[in-house]
Amino acid sequence: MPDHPQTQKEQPRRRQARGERRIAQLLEAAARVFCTTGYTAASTNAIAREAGVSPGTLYQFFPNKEAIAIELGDRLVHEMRDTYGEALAPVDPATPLEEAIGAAIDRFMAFNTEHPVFFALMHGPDIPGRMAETHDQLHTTLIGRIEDLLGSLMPGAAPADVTRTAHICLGVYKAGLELVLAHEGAERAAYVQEIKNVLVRYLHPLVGDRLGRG
Amino acid sequence: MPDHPQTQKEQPRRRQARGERRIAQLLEAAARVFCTTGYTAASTNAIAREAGVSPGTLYQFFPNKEAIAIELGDRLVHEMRDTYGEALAPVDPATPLEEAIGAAIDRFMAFNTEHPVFFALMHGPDIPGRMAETHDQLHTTLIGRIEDLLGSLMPGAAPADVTRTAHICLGVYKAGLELVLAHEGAERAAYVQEIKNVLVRYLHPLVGDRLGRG
Amino acid sequence: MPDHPQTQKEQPRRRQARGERRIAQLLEAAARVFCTTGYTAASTNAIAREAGVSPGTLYQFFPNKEAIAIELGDRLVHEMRDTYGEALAPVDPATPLEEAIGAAIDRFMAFNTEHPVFFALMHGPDIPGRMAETHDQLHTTLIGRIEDLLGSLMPGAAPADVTRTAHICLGVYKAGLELVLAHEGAERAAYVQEIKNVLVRYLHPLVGDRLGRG
Amino acid sequence: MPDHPQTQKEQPRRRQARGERRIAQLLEAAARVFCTTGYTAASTNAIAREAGVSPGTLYQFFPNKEAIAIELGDRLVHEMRDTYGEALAPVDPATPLEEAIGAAIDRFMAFNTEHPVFFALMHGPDIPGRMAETHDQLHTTLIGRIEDLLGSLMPGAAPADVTRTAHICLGVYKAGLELVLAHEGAERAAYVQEIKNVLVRYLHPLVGDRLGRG
DNA sequence: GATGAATGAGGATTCATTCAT
DNA sequence: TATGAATGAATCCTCATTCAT
Repeated sequence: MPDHPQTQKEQPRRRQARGERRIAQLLEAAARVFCTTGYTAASTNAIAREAGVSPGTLYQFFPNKEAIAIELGDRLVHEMRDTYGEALAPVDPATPLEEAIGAAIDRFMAFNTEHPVFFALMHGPDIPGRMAETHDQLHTTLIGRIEDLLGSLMPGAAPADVTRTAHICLGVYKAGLELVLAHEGAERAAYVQEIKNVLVRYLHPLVGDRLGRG
Repeated sequence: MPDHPQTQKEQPRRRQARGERRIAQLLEAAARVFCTTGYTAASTNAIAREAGVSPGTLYQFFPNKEAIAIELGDRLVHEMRDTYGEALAPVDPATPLEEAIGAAIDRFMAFNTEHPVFFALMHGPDIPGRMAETHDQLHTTLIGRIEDLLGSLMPGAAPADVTRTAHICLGVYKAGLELVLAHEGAERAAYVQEIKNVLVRYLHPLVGDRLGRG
Repeated sequence: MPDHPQTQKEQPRRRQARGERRIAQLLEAAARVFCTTGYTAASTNAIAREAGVSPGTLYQFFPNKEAIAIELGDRLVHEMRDTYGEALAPVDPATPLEEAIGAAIDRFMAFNTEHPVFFALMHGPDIPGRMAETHDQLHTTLIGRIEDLLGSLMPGAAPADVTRTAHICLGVYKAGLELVLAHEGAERAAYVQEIKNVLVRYLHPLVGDRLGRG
Repeated sequence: MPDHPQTQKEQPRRRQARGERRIAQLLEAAARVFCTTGYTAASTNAIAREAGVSPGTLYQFFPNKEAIAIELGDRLVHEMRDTYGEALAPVDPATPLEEAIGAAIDRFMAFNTEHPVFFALMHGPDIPGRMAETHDQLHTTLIGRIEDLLGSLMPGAAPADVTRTAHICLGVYKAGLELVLAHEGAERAAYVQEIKNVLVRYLHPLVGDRLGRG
């Protein structure tokens, strides 16, 4: 289990409490700024200002903007894990697909609504294939978790197929999330439902007979 | 009759042939730069450089970066229309859904593969709901065309539902496009197929009985 | 009597009628732009646009921005002369000073109110002593005319004193004009009156006994 | 107690000594550039260059050119106050008007000769009525001080009249300053004397009997 | 650790002027 | 003549990052 800041080697093993507080403070500020302006347009100076510290202080803890986003993503993933358990969703084979996916989406959506930064961090690359490290890391993690989930749903499938399906699912989810966040109230709920529909119907034929509803 | 308008109103400028050529040249350069660096990171200076002209020349034809993107999107949409006709896809009620969607996706994908800028221009907003005008315009156009298509497929549906469905479809398509463009060869083909699967299965229950398979 | 465009030598002696019209058109446009944005901020492109011609056309008639202003000033001075006669004001020795100055100011003010460009062109230099050619020319002309007027009022005075007094008078007038143009209605009238007061009281002791009121 | 304000509110930045020095340095450079090229033509890059720092440094301390001018004007006003006391001139009712004004002008002139930037900052607007904030601020301050002075000289006058008179006086002074700075030696002195004459004679009838000469 | 100063290349945009057509 | 295209240096300003204190 590699420790969070992958980018800079040889960081003093245990950070001081004050340092941890600073880091948290900076990450919260970064989250706010990312949400407000988007990742690309966010400036490190703005983050420092938002955190109430000087730019120099920021760079004492993070080597660059990317690292902030990575750490932020990391922590979000951890929090998600802490909240929802190791697997994205428990996959009791008896659970109907609809229910399983519905629950998973609900959890994800709840999490994303509570942590709107997530969207900014997941936001796809400007150029297909070339992802910023930030997104890459978060992306890889998410794909892994979805693969885990799908693996248990598609027991016989080839790994490549599972991976591809995972990518599709994540893509659909991200696209849906954008739509959900862009709406409110009943319309938002309707979009959530549509995402579920898309995924359920897409996965239906892929997951063997277990999804038998009745 | 050379009118001499005293006010600063923008009159339909008479352009010279050279100007038209320059515009085409600039748009091509912009397309290349947008593809290389993404829309946000693209700089007007870089576009001018790529086009082999001075920054001033660029601004003789476009008031800013946004305008370039809008014009580029406009031209692409027109070209798409010229190539594939007014409706996104001909909707002969006899055509099975699978075939109709398959054809539509194939066309779209062909177009997008041939014009990779499209991806850069369609790329969603960094902040949900807040779209740059560029994307907004292109987005609106695309949504409209999908609504047209869906309208004929879902005759009884409420307009709001059609709109929502259109957004979902476009979202899925964009997500899929990103994946398609990120891969090559067989894997790319596999992704294309998956997109089709997603959409067909999603729309299946929505389009009445006409989608009768056999 | 050197013809107007001093800057470029060897212009075809007689300009075509079309050319004259163009020049008038350009000068009117320039006047409008100078009034709107001030001389410094006015761009030749803006003037051309306002005149409804291309930049190239503008440069066919004027070698640069300065020349436009100079010609404009020249024409204004000529018009002023045409309207009010060679001397700034007729100096009937019998006329009381108050009346003479009052009349002169009224004329000037009327002219300046009718031709607001005048202010823009008269506007002092940004750096004391270093005047743009434009203003220099206009300034010199005006000073000359005021000297003429003062000469008849201060018969025994040394030329240097007359010149100095002329500068003071013009300075006061310009300052006053700014205030007058910045106000309207009764307040404007009050400012006009104050300018008269300033000048009358200033000149009173200088102009011998003739100004005896009665 | 280093407060860490999360919002982007501008808190009173704690400046370091170095920063204060830089600010002084920049203001001096700005003064030099304003004197050389005038306010409008002065560029922030030129100021930074003159100060021997990079453009970025300038913007660390001032958000734009205007702010530099405002701060510069502010400091000058303060220095003036420190040097000459709160009232523009002490108005002992026993002092003859001539003396009072003579002293005031001498002080002002001395100050302006020593700080030639003042002229650049006071320089009127290119378009009557529309003043840059810089000048507006400085102007308002000066008008206020002149009003104070005049108020004691014209006890019975209506406020509007005092204000108008103050504007006239300032206008005359500015016009005179331009002339004074444009000349040297005896001629300069002569111009100073003329300004005094203008103002004394203008104010004479306005200030009751106190101005009794003998 | 923390601060704020410093950097300087690079961003979008403008403009007086020239030139080919 | 007239046009509009072309120029390119100059404008203001930003930002990730480093450094002295």
